[in-house]
Amino acid sequence: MLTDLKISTNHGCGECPIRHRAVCARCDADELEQLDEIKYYRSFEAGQTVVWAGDRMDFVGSVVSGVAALTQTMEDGRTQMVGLLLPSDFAGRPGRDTAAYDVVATTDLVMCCFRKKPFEKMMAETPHIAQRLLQMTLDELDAAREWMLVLGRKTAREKIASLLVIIARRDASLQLHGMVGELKFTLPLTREAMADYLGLTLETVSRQISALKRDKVILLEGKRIITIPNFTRLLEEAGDDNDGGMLA
Amino acid sequence: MLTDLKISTNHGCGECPIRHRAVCARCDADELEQLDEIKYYRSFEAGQTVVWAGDRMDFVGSVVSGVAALTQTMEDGRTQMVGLLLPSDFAGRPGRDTAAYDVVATTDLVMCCFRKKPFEKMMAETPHIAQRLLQMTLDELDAAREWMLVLGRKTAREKIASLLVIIARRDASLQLHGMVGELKFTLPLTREAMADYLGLTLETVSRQISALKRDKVILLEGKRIITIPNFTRLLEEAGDDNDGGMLA
DNA sequence: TCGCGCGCTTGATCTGTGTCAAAGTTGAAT
DNA sequence: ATTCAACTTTGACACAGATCAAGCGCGCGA
Repeated sequence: MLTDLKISTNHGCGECPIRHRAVCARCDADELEQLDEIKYYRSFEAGQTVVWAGDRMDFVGSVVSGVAALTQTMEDGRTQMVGLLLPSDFAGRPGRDTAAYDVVATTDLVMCCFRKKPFEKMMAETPHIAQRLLQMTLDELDAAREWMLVLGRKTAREKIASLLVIIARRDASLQLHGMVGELKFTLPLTREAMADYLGLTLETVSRQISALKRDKVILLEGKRIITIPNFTRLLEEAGDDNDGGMLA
Repeated sequence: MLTDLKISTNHGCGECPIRHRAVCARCDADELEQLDEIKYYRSFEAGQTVVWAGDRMDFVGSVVSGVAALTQTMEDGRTQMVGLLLPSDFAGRPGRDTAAYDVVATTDLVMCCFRKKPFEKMMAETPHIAQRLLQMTLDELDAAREWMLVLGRKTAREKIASLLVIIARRDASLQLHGMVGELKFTLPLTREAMADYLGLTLETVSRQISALKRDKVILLEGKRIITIPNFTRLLEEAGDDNDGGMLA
């Protein structure tokens, strides 16, 4: 059974992580078999680069476990993370043959990959897949645009809070009990990676995390394990009130 | 003949603006007729809101003439433009029924619209359209991510230069002679709209435009008509060197 | 057990951009 | 022609976050 790639249409939702990106449709056995034939796995260690911007990228795939970052770099070295790939997220560009950004493993990483050619052939034959991919891409676009607001208009403190909200929402261990009560999760990013995502320096990230700790918005065990005693409070800190009911 | 919406597959490229988004495929007469039946036009005056974020949006469409902005606003009034819709750009979210952002006409605007229901029905029946829409959405995603680098890591001067590059590239009057020689175009945005797009204040926008004028990177006639004597120079100012050959 | 290095924190200072304020320009309506 | 409002420019000053610099702490290999 092919559950690694959420492009595939899963039969019955038991195996779909309850994420807003995972919209399930009817199961088509032939389709699954076809996908199974061309899929394979790749593993990466933390810090390894999966592909370089501009390089040929002859596969598409999704994250099985771990975290990857999409980053863009200017010649003088300034870098901006433009996407964070958590488990079940899709990477790749059907129809293009080069990567637009660097893809870097920020933790140990396993990806489920498909050679691009056969994948595209399947896409042409199976309308479902293009439609599913369109929905996923629209979600990505929404996320990117939400992040534009973060980058363009939020203060450093709001930026940190916004990042914590995103990670808390997506952390697998939290999917079950929803966003109520005490939430605890592990930050899958270094302070530097956070800075690159937020358009800040790592010093500012560090200071703001200290400030949020001081103000009891978050609790820290070590440097990476975070507890959110009051998620609503965190949302306020993110400037993200009217939240479309994602709280429940 | 349906040329307003570049979703439709045009037969022969004579009528396609030579834009990177306009990838032409085979023409399908039935398809065009179907689209024609459900399309209609809407006009807006500069400043009018096309849809409000969160409102029901029961159409999709594309810009025929004029410019529209997608904007997000926080409760305290901070706003960020998250997309700029120039002629031939697509707006709308097949599969969703509410708008994610405000859509505002920044100039007088004409849109070519399709009621969403029949459009979605067609999409389900005509694989071509979903695939075409996927390509367009991937382009949008690339543009949004490029903009994340602008917002997160560029200086005010680089931001202004980056915006001018984008507008110069897309300005219809320039499509013919490419990006060489003197380029002249009209800014379709107020200083405030530019500020909202760039994550700056309007004062900073004004100062940086004055500085670019002083340094002869741009020439101004009035406040809106801009001449670029040397496009390569502008690219350098944007921090956008290695440019993937878009110069030719 | 020690020491070394990497990731992180904290402090002092600097600077780019925001804020507040005033005045200039332009085009459209009277 | 005059006036008015919207848009823009410019100046003075303030401040959030960057930069430069030092030191901490924890895990890992010797």
